[in-house]
Amino acid sequence: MNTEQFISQKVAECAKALYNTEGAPLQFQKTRKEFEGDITLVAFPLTKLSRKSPEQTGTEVGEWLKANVPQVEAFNVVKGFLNIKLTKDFWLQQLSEIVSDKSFGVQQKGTSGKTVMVEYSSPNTNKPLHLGHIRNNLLGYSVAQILEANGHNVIKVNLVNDRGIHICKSMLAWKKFGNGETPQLAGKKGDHLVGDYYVKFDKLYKQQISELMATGVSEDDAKKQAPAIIEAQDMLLKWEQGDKEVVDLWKTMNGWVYEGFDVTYKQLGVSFDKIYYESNTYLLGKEIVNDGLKKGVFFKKEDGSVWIDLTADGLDQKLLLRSDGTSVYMTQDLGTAHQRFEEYKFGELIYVVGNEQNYHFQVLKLVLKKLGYDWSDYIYHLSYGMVELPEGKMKSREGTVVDADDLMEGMITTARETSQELGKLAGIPQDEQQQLFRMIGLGALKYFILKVDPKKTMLFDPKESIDFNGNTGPFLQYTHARIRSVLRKAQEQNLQPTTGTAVPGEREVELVKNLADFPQVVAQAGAEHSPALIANYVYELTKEFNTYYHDVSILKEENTEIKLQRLELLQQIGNVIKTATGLLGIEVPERM
RNA sequence: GGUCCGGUAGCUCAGUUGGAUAGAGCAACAGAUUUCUAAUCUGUCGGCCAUAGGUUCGAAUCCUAUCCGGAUCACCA
Repeated sequence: MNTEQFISQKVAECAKALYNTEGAPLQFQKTRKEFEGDITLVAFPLTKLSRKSPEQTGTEVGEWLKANVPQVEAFNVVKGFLNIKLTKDFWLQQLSEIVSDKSFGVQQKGTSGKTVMVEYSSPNTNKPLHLGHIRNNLLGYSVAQILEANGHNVIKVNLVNDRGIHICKSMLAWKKFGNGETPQLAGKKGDHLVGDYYVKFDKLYKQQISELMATGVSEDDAKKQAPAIIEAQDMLLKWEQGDKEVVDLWKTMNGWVYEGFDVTYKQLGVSFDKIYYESNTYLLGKEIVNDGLKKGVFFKKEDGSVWIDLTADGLDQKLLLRSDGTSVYMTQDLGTAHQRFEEYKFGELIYVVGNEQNYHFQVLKLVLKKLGYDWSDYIYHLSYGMVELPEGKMKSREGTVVDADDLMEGMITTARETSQELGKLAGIPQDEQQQLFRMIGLGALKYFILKVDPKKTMLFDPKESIDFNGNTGPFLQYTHARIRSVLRKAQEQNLQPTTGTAVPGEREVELVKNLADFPQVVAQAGAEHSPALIANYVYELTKEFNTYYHDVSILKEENTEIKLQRLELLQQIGNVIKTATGLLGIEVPERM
């Protein structure tokens, strides 16, 4: 039981005794540092029951608690805030509960009985992953970890957009200029190679457009008439007809891309339980549309296209099926959602997709609801904002994309350079050093991105992101390494951490308080799909610990009982840092 | 133009269901070291919480309007 639950129960008893009411409005908050106490009751809401001033009410409740609850050591009332101080024994008890819980703060996967599907990443196969995908992948993976820690049965899925005109563009350029080039021959990752041909297509296409415009053709017409685009469209048609040559090339080039993606995903540390390919799902959903037509939820225009009118809901009319009977994006998403629900009966379906698709998901949910699918309420669009760079906005159209592989490599390099400048890690073997540089570089990147509220547009500065001071991933990693180092030394001296019965000091109580919050933070982060909550929590804990560590000795402490108790506390803090950063997908080293 | 999201220190960001004097980090400045790992810690400086009204014991937080920035409103995905 956490502190708030405990004290809340006691105050409820108090309210019953004093005011003879059940379900009194109780509002708690952490006691601010400038006041004495551990937890604070806001007295204002209770004044309606007590019919007294906030100060009098607070005092009244405080006196009752002090008289009736042995764990309450003292209280004070400041301007209608009742600050309650709990006994050291209470905190000692909390610590021993934390210690006895082997997987403190984390539920075992599947114990909640709820199935949650998280779709994230969802790349196109015509170019490598970029900075925007990094935010997507980190968010998706972390949210999945957090939900799993809440005991849900989490299924991570990736929906790969492997078909369409964009792939045909790469394929066409490869046919024109490739001369049989392969990733092996070029010595290049497959996704990068295919991306290069996409760029080549774009160059050719633009050149043809300007040539046409020079002969007096309008820009719009030129875009439609350029031979390159006509060829690409022709290729798409052939693909849909199952033309063997086109399909074979498509398979080959997509294969290259997947090999490349696998490397990137592995480096990022993300994974999937199931991968869906759009080439298999793009025809889904037509039955649902027909069903909607029968029910009269949708309507057909003269040209045969199918629409839904959402103007009554403040939205527009939305196309669901083209006049030629083919699917659009929405049709497909209706189909996959339906298929997934039939298959898994999920209690929640989370789409990690950029905020440029907010409207799409609003419509998706609404359409499903109008069709009578109750589970449309289980859909949650985890929307995130763009990642900007100091030099300007990161948009693929503007050609300033930061490639995901390059970025990660750059982070690792910076970690290496900084370590060497500071003369760290000298006594550590080469291969372990390599591992550490990777851990630090990626930890910096992940923490920097995940600590920001997803829906906000954020600024990522590669130069400043590896700052080993302050609110950063490396700071957490370093703190963990120090804790482990002290514990190793203790082990050498045959010291076994234990909670014991020594009365903890104020500093220790402060840390136990922080630790005891962890399960609640995990629960809240799960409910709000928010890795940022975890990040903020673990940073606060780490900071608190660092000040403590700086001026309290542990191994030099002469009282053995206190020493062992501090070691125990140390161990638990290390464990929580490791667990919490794990929820963010950040690895934490034993030494660095 | 309609809809959605954002605007908090010079910079990057926190700020719980409305709660006490709005917080961190970076940067700047001033300190602390024979370390249990100083990649650390302490202190100072820094604010019309975009603006104006409203709701109430109490507003960065809720409501209304306005300003600024972004996204979106395709027979693209």
